[in-house]
Amino acid sequence: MDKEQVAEILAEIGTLLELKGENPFKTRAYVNAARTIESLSEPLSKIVAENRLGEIKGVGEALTKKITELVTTGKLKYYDELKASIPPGLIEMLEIPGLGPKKIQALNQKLAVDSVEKLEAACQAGKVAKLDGFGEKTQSNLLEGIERRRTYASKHLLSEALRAAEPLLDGLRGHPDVIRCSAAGSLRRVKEVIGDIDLLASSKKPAEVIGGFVAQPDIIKVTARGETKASVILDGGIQCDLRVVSDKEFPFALAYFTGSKEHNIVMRQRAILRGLRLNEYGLFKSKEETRDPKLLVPCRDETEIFAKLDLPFVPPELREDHGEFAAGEKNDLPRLIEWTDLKGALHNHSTWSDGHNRLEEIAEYMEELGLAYWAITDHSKSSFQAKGLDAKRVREQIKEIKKINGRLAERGSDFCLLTGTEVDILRDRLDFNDELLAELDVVVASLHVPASGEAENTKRLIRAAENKFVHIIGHPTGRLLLEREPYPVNVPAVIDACAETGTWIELNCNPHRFDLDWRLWPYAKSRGVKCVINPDAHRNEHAAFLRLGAGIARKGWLEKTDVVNTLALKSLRKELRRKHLNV
DNA sequence: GCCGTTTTCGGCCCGACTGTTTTCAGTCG
Repeated sequence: MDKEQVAEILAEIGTLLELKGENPFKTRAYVNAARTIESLSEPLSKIVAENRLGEIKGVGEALTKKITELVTTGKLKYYDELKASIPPGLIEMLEIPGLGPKKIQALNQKLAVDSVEKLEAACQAGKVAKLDGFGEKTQSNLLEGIERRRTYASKHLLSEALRAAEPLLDGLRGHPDVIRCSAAGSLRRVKEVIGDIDLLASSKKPAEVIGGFVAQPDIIKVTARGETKASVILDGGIQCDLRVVSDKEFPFALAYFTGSKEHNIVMRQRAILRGLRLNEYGLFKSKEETRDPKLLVPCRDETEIFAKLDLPFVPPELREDHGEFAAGEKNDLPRLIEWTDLKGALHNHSTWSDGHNRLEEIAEYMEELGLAYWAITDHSKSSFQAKGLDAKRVREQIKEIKKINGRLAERGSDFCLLTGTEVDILRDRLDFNDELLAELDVVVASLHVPASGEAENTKRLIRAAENKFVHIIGHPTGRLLLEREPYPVNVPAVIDACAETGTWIELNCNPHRFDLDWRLWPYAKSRGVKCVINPDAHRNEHAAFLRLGAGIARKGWLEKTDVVNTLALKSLRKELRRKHLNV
């Protein structure tokens, strides 16, 4: 059993224990261990074989035994028994807002409710309101939560959340009583999938700000409204929370609400170690709970808070407790890529296959954006559903692109289109022969029809990387966020093959994909594998994905020098030719 | 369940809001 599977089971044990009403710290121990195991950089089987589990922070005697059992036998008796003792419907009930372990236990014991369906029936029959600790309001809120869950997804793509948040932020910026405001939470950390939108504002008149906020259009329900905090449901089902603090508190609140939760826990611990106390209102010279301004360590911005805890500024994208503290202490945090570093893109489509814009339109639009190059990599012939090109059409397209580039050069433009293909990785070969691939500027190889087995998919991707005319492995796992799981593939093995062959890996920045996942880029980087941030554009407006892609690349700790399409055209051409000489 | 420059036991990050309470538990982030 590999580390992802082990981590999944440990996390599930955490959830099950929570439902059983176990000590929350015990619950957390499992969840923490799951996170740690998941982000290990060496194979779990090796650590187990060498008896080194105990050296991992957060893994003690009991977890060592359980993890060893999982890794060596693929099973865990404790987990099987725990799982059998809890109705599976209870886990699902946790997803309903307002329901936690205690309430679920009460419902289960007193009303024999063990599924969302039975809960709904019990609410409709008015039984829930009669329970101790419940009431009419709770009952109707539960019904509403069940209904909303049916209607809307609880997770949203980053792009959708940004689109929903922008007008709200504009509203705050335009409010006369708002001094500073910002997005916080997972949106500010640039997670690929967002649960809810967190906004923060500073003001001398918080009530006015809250009042203005809940009165905005596109809000379909106000679920909570206090003096400093409001929660609303937006049209489309996204929840949005606003907190309003004083301007002095703003940096502390921003750090706090940006999270992640795991990052914050370490920050608080660092404060405690220094005899300080950190919360959303400030950093205090105190070991006790306090908000005494006399004890406040003033900080004008987040940088100063980090400095007081002996750290350089940690960019929001890195605040996942994925190594930012260790790196920060060594002053070794990366200088992250900026989206404005990007000079073009190397995986895009046109009307020649399934894109929406003609070559001329694309050239004009991308030149206007100030980009230096844009590769046209239409589908190859096996992708017939996407009107894939055969060899003859590819050669016609090369001629057409050269004509367009000729016209661009004539009028003194520095912009140019690059020729290319997104060649299908087939069962036993690529969709085009080497002779044709050699004629193209850019070759992206993508797996569109995966096999069911991990070994087979891994083999196909590695074989593609070993082809000296393939520059880039496109969307390496094929995932569609919130829609389709990645196909089974041993990504580290593919990364290793790319390292050996000098093949680049795509960060496909279509917001449905963000593939390769940001969590895997630190490993790729450690192997010296370069990233290409590609929008996989099917229409001109998709060029905007580049900005999101740079955000995800930042989340993967990537710097400008790690990303190929930050290169100027001349250097890029040199790098593209290098692969031909490599293998 | 983990952990130790106050500790091998007794802590473990901390505050707002809601609803059901008449002083607080549960949930959430």
